[in-house]
Amino acid sequence: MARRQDQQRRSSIHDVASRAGVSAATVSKVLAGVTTVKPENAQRVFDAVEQLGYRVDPLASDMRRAKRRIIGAIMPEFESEFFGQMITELEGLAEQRGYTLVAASSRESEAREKEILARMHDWRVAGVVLAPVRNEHGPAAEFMKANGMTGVLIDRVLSDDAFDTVSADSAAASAEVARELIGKGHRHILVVGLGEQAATVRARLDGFRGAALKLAPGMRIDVVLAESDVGPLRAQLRDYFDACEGKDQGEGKGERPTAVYSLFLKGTLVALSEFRRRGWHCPNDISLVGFDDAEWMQVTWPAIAAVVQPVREIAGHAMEALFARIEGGEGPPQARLEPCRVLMRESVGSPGSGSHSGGGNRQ
Amino acid sequence: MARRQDQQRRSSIHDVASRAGVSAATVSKVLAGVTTVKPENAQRVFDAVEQLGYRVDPLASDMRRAKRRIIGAIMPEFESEFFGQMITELEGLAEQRGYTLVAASSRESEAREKEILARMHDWRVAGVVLAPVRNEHGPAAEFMKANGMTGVLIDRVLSDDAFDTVSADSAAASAEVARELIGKGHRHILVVGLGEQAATVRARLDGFRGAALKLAPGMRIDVVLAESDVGPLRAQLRDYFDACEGKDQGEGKGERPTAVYSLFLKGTLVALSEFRRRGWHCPNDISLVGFDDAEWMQVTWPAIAAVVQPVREIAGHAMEALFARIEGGEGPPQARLEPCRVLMRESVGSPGSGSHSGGGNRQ
DNA sequence: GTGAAAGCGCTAACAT
DNA sequence: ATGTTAGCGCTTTCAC
Repeated sequence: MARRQDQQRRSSIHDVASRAGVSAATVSKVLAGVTTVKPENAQRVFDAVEQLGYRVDPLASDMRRAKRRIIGAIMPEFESEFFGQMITELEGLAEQRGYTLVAASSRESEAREKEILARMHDWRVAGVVLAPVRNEHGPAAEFMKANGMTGVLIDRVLSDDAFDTVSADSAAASAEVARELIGKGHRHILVVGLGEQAATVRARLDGFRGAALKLAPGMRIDVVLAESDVGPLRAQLRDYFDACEGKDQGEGKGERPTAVYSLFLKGTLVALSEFRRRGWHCPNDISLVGFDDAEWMQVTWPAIAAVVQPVREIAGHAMEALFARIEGGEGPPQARLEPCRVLMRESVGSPGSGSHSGGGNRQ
Repeated sequence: MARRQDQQRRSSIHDVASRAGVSAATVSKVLAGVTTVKPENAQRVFDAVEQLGYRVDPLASDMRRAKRRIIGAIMPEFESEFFGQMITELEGLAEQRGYTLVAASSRESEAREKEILARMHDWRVAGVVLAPVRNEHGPAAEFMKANGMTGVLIDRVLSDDAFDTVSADSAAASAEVARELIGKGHRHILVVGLGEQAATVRARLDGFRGAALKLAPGMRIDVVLAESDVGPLRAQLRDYFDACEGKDQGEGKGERPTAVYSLFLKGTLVALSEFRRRGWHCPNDISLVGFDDAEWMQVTWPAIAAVVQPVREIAGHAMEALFARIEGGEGPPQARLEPCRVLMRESVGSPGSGSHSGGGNRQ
């Protein structure tokens, strides 16, 4: 058994240099791919590198360069599939370009977001991919601006006058959801959202409402917006449905909406949970569509309809934009919108087609 | 509008020094909390720091020190709640100690795992938290050993002769699952696992089987192990159930297991998916328990019973062990097991209590 | 073509 | 109590 995990000294560029019989400067050049080195010497360097198992210390290297080859990524959380995939994609893309990604979670706190950003600034990161907690006007983006940091804003943003932005085309997707639901005959729909995420909620709500009212002008759209957290939403939703039920005593089917469109993932969970509590089943008792897809949504019974965000595209274009800026790209900030896919699954049906007390939708 | 995102030069320790009328060394001492500095000078330093908005460059600082205040974390993936939470916890704990966490996903590939580790070694990280793809005997752990790196192994590990390990007590949890299922009357249970994750699958399987056969010696336990990926599991499960159905033609209820215990999250999803395909509902047609909990499991209908891993405890003890080693802690490697909670939810019932063709379990 | 020298921003000995 | 010196490991002029 090893006595201890001894950190043996790694060979430095000077070790390579002396072994190859050249100077450290030459080694540096060879490794940087400079072609003006005599082939013979280059070979000796490669051999020495091989023999010593030498690898450049990226930090020491960055120390001397102007910009450090580090990208910072700040996400509101890591627990959801969306941001998990996002980080995975960003990491891969950064790596492809020889950069290291340092990821941090703001845990849905703007204060923490700014702190992390300050730390990344200390690290002199070359650029930052920021998925802000609220929107592009938060203190974090402000900090970036004030300190001349290079960055891209993603997800909960629309556009900005200082940074490029990349996000899902929430409005278009929501319009499609509206078309689908109205096509199925729904004329009374509840939309559930989180007020804090101002930028995207507005876009999604407006996109939905615009399309819906155009197709069915007289229809009713109710909105329940949680202020700042998901906790209260649960109660708000309960109250909302209680009020609905109150209005139609003795009729058996009244002012209750026939479909719910949740503008964010946690809202979908809360809605499902509330349906459970009331013993309502999708799609017979009520239909449900959620913004944001998740793997489990296709294996539950019924499968949950969802808007799928193009994670790869968002990550890809964010990194493209970021590196363009890092490499000195000029020009006004671009606001990109990536199209979503809407997956209509079993949780959506036509109103009145199922019995209010009947069993679930079966094969 | 800002012309461009100009990277204004940040003030260095020398700027602070000259502004405070002292040397850089003194500034360094003051900031490091050395008490032998004249209070008056210390105050001047603090003032200068304040005025210039000076912050230490952590990289330059680490450059000079022996060890770098960076912790590397390597997870098999970031898309699941478990690893997402794990990264969040680890990041917070590292930050608490003034370290930065660099996280990377091995994407379930041992080759990538080793590559990442090599890169972290280049970075001279102070320590690594590695959640290996397979087990503690993979090439990554080998690499760590060979290079004298400091590290802790978590999750898919049992114990190691070179590194501390921290993982969920899979065996105990599985034994509890066995007790619960047998208590409900199940005597024919299918266990679904992923062969690749040798360490934990063994522990979970043995824990389950041991407890089950002790309580109900004559019971039948079938096992379906996917080799290396989740894809094949789908087909294997289908074949397995096809075989079951074949045997009991004309009887209506035969050799089909009455419960399924999935040893990992994806297996639970695949099982649910297969039940869907066959039109089986939990718990009337079959019961289901999965290792690994997820938020959605409590809002679906029925809610899915699951083993909850103690993420915070695992992360906490992993970091504790890691920092103990970083600070020179000696002694043989410790293998820690953290107890899980088993949440029996609606997906588990008693065999035969529901009609095979009836509706779902309702309030 | 190649190497010597000068640092990137910081800290730890060693003087004073 | 403080400053001077000497680097950490690397890259980059700039002479040769």
